[in-house]
Amino acid sequence: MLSFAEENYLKAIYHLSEQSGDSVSTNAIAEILNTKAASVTDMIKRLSGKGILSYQKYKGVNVSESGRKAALQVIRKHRLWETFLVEKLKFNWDEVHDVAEQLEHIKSPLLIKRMDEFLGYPKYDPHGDPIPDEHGEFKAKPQVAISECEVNRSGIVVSVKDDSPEFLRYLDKIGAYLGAKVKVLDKVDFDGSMEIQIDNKKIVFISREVSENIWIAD
Amino acid sequence: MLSFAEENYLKAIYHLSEQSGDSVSTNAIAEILNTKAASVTDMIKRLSGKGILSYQKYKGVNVSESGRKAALQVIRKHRLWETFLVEKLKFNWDEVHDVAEQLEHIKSPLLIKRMDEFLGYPKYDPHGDPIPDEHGEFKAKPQVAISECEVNRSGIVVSVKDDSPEFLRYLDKIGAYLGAKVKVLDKVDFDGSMEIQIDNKKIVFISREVSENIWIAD
DNA sequence: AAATATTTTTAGATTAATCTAAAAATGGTA
DNA sequence: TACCATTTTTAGATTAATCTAAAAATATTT
Repeated sequence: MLSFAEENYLKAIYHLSEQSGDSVSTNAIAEILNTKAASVTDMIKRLSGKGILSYQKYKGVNVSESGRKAALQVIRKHRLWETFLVEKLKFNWDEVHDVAEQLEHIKSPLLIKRMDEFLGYPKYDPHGDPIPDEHGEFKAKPQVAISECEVNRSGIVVSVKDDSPEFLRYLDKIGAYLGAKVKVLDKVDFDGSMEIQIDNKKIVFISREVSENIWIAD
Repeated sequence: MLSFAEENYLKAIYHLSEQSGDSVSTNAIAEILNTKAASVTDMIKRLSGKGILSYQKYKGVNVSESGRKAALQVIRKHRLWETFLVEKLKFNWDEVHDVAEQLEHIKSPLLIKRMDEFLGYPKYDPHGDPIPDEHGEFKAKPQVAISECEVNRSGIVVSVKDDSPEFLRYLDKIGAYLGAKVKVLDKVDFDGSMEIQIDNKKIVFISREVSENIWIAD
């Protein structure tokens, strides 16, 4: 049985190794978890000892098969809780993270089984991320750039392809956060610019360049 | 902000001091929490330092006003979660305790506010115990143990003082659910056992130990 | 390849929460 | 009151999780 801290490390390392495809460095983990490299070294030794990670000094870590399974169960719980908070308790998408971060560590297989049932076996969480099933199986949602969408198509912002500070500042300004609901209101064939509505409120015009960099899913 | 362990001590001490009316002894706390007296001494020093308990060496502890408030908020969360588990997730009442014991420590005022709303502001949990409101106010139902009842007295099961899974399973078996109507048919002075009728149907014999743990109200 | 910079690990501390064993205080009774 | 049993506290360890500072290994750059 993993502790809260162990589960948090495992989850972070799993996400990092999915992103990079390669083994994960001590510093990368320390940065994500807001902790120090020395603490990470201690923890990855412990998790290696439990067979959850494989690790060689100075060479970074990889998630083992049993680690992958355990990580997916934590992710499953996290995303089910987020779904519950948004769908049943009317949380906004930006209010759920910290609470789900706590709830994901609750140990009760029955609770998760019943919650899944209660929510109608959702396949995706409010951010459009897939919810692994009890065996760890999941399928990512097909994503599409806003530039490729028809008028009236709506979806949730799930990815941003440009991460320059300028672009992120611009997204911040128009409110097109990850998880925001976006609807295409109009499309200008001439230059590919678009009129979109964000979170059922603000209406903004975005250039083709911007619309190619914001990706949405249902 | 209190840790999980601190909240568990506080809750146990609050319950003990409600029962006895008096200050609570180190040994009593150790027994309830399945820990050692030395550990209790350490913890009550810590909680005294935080102003949650008042404590003099060798004299036992009392819960301060701020401690009482904090304890009632933990109890509020526990009972709201139990209500949620039974009403929404179809848990049996013998399955809720361990999970609620974990969930009660989740820190999120918004979560509790929304959960309360979602459940329709319940005043009593599935065991008949009152749920304190956000200010710690609550009102107990006047209750009496079946063991104290005269022959022919009848009432509704409103509370169960032992919440071990074994006991709750037994109650399930004889049909003595919360809300069940119970009537005392006969009393054996010799050993305190009783013959009772449940929901105007089944007639069962219960031991003194059982009759002391089932409480009814009119 | 040597020097320098960066990353990672080790060594040694700290805090929370627990324990065992021993010492101290309290309370009841002969 | 003095003794004895019980309760409570202290002293000293242990484990998990963290830190800082220094040492060791790896990577980069001249």
